[in-house]
Amino acid sequence: MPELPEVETVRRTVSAALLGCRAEGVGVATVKMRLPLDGERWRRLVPGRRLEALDRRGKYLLARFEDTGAVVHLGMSGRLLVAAPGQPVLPHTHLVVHFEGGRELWFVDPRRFGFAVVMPVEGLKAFPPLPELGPDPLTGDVEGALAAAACRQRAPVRSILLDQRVLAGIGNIYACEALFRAGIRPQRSVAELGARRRARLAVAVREVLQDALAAGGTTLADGGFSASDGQAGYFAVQLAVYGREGAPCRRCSRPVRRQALGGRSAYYCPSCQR
DNA sequence: ACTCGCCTGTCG
DNA sequence: CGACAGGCGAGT
Repeated sequence: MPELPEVETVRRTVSAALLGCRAEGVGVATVKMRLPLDGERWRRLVPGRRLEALDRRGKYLLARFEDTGAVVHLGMSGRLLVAAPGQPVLPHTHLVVHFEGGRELWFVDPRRFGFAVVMPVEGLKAFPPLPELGPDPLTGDVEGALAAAACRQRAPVRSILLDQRVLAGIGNIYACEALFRAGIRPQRSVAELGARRRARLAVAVREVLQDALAAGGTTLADGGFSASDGQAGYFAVQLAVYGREGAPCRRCSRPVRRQALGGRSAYYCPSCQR
């Protein structure tokens, strides 16, 4: 589910609701996650501390509870929801942080590809793979990152965009959408693009992420994503190719094609994208 | 540079 | 029932 615009939307809504609030207790339903959800550590390191900061690196959320740090990744189906006291928890709620005043922060993740880990705050920056992540496409040098990748990479450009060490935060939806906006086929290699089309792609990446963020992210038909206040994102209506196999291209009306690339579906318009 | 596995859920 | 799903990392 969550790529940069969705994670940033979550960061903003959780921050608005809980920044400065003191955690009073933690509830953990122990299940096997991608990384173990260690209830004992959460109960030892978080209660009694105020949530002082909630930052984002790519798709990772970094929380600071005074001298305690936490890293949350939402995987494919993870959500962070702010709930009123006593609200019945959703299925697959693995972690509940109780804040002063009664509000709760839920970590819900049906598929359990996400994780939520705590550590002393000094350990946050070094937590793998955070040090390896590339620049943030909203604030960093997208053009430079793509140019650097062009020197050494012969992989399809879609794979380059998904590589979090090149740029941090792009997933399959926005990789496909950025390539459509740039008029580039997903299977092209960055090396063969040339500086001009590379620059066009850099612009497209930034624009599609900004547009999606402005819309509050993409909530697909299954409703699997929402901001932490439950608000759906409405970028889905603007998707040009993602999930639209066989549907008419919004620009030229010819059918959108889907092709497996590196094990994941690439959606593109064979006529608008070369 | 691809394939698979990790999980649950939904859709055809 | 199989195919597929916003991610990622360990294997080839």
